[in-house]
Amino acid sequence: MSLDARAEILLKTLIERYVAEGQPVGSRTLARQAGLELSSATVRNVMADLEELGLVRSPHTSAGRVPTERGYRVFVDTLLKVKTLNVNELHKLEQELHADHDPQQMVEHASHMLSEVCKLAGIVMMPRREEQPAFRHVDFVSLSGRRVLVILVTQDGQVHNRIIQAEREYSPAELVQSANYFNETYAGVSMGDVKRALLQEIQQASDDMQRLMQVAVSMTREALSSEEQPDELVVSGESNLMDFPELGDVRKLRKLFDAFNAKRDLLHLLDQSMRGPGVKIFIGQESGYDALSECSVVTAPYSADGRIVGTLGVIGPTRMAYEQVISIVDITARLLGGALSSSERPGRLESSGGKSHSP
Amino acid sequence: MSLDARAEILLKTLIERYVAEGQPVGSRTLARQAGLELSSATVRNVMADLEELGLVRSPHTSAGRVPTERGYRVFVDTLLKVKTLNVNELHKLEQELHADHDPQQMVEHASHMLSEVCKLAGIVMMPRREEQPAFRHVDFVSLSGRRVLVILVTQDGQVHNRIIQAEREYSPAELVQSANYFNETYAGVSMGDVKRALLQEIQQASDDMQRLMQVAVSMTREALSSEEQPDELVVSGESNLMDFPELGDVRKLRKLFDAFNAKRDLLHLLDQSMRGPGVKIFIGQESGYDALSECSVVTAPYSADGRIVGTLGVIGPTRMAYEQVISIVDITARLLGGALSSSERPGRLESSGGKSHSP
DNA sequence: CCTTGGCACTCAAGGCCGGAGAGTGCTAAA
DNA sequence: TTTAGCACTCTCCGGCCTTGAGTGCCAAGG
Repeated sequence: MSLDARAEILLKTLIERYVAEGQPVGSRTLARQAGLELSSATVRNVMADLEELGLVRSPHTSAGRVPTERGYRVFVDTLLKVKTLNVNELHKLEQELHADHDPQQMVEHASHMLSEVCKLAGIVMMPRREEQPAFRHVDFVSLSGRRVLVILVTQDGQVHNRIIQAEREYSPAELVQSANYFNETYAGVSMGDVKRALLQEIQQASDDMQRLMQVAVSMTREALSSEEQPDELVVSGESNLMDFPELGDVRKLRKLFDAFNAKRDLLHLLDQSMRGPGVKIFIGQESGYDALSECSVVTAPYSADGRIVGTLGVIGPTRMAYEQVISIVDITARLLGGALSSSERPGRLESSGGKSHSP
Repeated sequence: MSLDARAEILLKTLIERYVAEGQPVGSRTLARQAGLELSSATVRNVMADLEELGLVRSPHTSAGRVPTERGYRVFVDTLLKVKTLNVNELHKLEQELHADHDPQQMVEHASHMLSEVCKLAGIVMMPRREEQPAFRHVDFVSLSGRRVLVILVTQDGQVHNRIIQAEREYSPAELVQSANYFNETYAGVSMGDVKRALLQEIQQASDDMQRLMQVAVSMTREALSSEEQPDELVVSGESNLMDFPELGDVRKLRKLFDAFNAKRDLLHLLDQSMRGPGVKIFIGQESGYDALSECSVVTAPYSADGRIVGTLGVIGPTRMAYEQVISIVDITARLLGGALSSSERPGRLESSGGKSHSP
């Protein structure tokens, strides 16, 4: 079913035009636009072939043609020339994403950036520390009464905090001591091991070794127990999608926004994109989720310190400017990865040669 | 311009009906619904009066009547009987909003709750520590290389954290010592005073008293300097608004969502509601913001430890079930306030007698 | 004086028609 | 294989009519 060169050019031109204008494109327009010396009649013949191959279709008898999902697929896989960003744009993005904030903020930043630059919805997964993250530091701060603020820092620099109710009131000195003991004993140990060790210690401690340690143990255990990862997904710029006439139907829009809020399906989708490097593209129904049936999702995993820790991307109507979006997603993933890595070396970003796609 | 009893009943019935159905209500329907023994013709006469007073209007000659903003105003101010929640609902809300999370999470929870219960957009301001919050605790954690994680706890239990690049590498011991010095010296001092004191110390320290302290000073100062209050406003359930046909126009919707994202105007509006206690209601144009011109905003301030620290509320179309929304907003404000207060005493929640409104 | 029934009037919504415009498929000629 | 030409098929849009809901006003009745 390979297309001849002429058909390819016409399909490519058609998609570019349709992406730009949003309206079915007719044979006459296409004949003029494609730069080939062809009459509209010839173009019509080619279009009939493309239609038979399922790459384009007409909304109705006398409208022009629009790409089908398969058409986009072919375009993305074989015809599209990824548009590299020019230096100015690149610098701008680099400046946007500084490394000196905590991961939560950087992720939000990246999401916002994606949505602004692409004029689509941006979507970034929180970095996921694959294995049990190692323990780095804990701190107990006494609030009023028996309420104690537990601050827990993991090896990757994430800060968790939680307020717990202690069984009795503790003096600041007690709290400082127990925290110190903890930090000296367990620094660098994986959370799983810390937990196991705690279980042992609490037994010994129970025959009264030190009340302090018991406090520390139970507190930290409680803080650890809530394996909360509150908002694993940051979505922004949803309202950009309202500018697209193909999503003008409020019910479709509602479905989409609900999907953004539920997040579960999206997370699942992004999860798939974590396996293996490179930009991945889900066009229309390919994603397998009803709410996304008229949308495309372009994602790329990002890594910190050489290991893939999350994915990010954009969501928009199938009619989107893939050439540009792909490289923006690609770059953003690298930038975010660099900013999250502990050794900072933004360095030069080369364009990634290969691109891989979903089945 | 006082209305006689009959006119009041009719206006009230009309609004209730319109809120429920969303369509102009005609004289016949109204005559039947109101429970008065009146013919439709009489109702028509009354409606003509109400129209002259600017409380109702007809979209066109032969449609029924719909309330105007002034109509809603009168309804809300004098006719409406606030519907108190029944015990079940109250318990449910109480359970939803536990006190044992950090403020950020509780605020998000409250916002989500508001939107779910009212089926409108929920909106909660982050608690604002009016005066410079007092310093409580600081902690320095060494990350890789010269990167140092600064954790800062304020008197109200908020945890701020930030990664900074130190001028040189510091040993963990150095960091612990300087943090200890800090915590002992400045616990309970207001941030402003801490800053001033730091300025002095840095001068003394510069003739080499202790390098450590210099480190601590500059670090804390840097952490303080970013007076970031990242997301002062939490909005949720926006997509609930898409179910209202009066907001079915995508452009209006877009304006509204942009306003949610921009947050500036909303914050300003909520600010107004902080002055003085009680539920406040902005109907339509009263808010003064174009994007909200077809919406109403119901807000209530919430207090922690006896001082007003923020506001929360809901946003929806002017056609909303004020009777219920008002009490839900009221209750939620109390619950959130209680949960944020350091002494926990959820206690019994009485219905607030008075209600005050915007000009 | 207020209320009520009756009647004419108005307007939006929806269905139907017909012309204009855009674009196609097909055929026959180059 | 390409092209020009022609008939055909849609959608879109405006105009027209019908229907149904609801009003305003008036005159009669309490």
